Amino acid sequence: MIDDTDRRLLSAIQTDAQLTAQELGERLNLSASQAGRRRQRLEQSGIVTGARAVVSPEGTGLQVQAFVQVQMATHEPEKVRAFTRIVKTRPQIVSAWTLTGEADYLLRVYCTDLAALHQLIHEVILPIPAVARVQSQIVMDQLKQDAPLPI
Amino acid sequence: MIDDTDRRLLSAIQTDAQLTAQELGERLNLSASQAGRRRQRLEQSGIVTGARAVVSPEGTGLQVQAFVQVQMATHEPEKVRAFTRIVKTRPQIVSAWTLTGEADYLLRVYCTDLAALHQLIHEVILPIPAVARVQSQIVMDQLKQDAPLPI
DNA sequence: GGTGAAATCTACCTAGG
DNA sequence: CCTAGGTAGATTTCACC
Repeated sequence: MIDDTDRRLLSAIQTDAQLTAQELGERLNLSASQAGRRRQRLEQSGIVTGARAVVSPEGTGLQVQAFVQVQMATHEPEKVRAFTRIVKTRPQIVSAWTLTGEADYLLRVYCTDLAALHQLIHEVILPIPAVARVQSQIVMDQLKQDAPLPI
Repeated sequence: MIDDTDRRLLSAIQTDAQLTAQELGERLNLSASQAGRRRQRLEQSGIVTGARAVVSPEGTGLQVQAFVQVQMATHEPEKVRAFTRIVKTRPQIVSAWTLTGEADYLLRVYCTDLAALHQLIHEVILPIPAVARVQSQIVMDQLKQDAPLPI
């Protein structure tokens, strides 16, 4: 189904999606046409779902990154929906996961400054009825960032 | 420096880095040449740092995603370096952040199954001398994923 | 694995504010 | 003078051999 060459191809394009078929072929010891065909097959089979440009947060004035853990007061479907709707709508919240354990949700947020983060938490998230408790942790340093999946 | 058209361009290519200059121009009401030129300028100025293919974890057999919070027993430079070296080396750990607050580090990990996650925690992370405590939370659902930065 | 037609990018040129 | 639009040569992709 997916062989070792595919795995190396996936690692390569996760680091740089703009590699040409020729460059991919050189890394994988394949001809450009074979490299391009493999990439196309991985896209069509749904293993590669797209490509995203990486934008420097600092370059766009986003100085503060944080993770916000949210514990729910209730799991009533209607109240939870109100929460998820706000999560999906707020642009500062770029990712949101449901987790096992104490914290029900983990949000990844980007803000221009600490005041904006404070405002997001106290004027947007905490007032949501379903929310019981919020704990935010600011990102001080990024040790490793979006490395290719371990495949 | 960076105007509203640039912001819309950045949002667009964060969702789909493979948009052609023509398609970008249609969305932004610009000619293809201008759209291409703006994208190129944003790349050269360092605001756009690259592009990454998005690979489906399930499609490659990675059934378990988790966040691992790590508290350090010490901050001795040498012991911390041993920790960061392992973090950078282990392919299952795709991202790692230093955080304010109780947990010193947050790791994002992908594993084939629960046993592999368990093994990573108990045989790799916990034995590191600098590590005092580890708490892992498994991702049950992804509500929102890598939305464009709020610019 | 290779080839060629079609699509895409991009450097250069021209026009308008 | 700076920004937008157009054009052509070079590059890349992809269907076919």
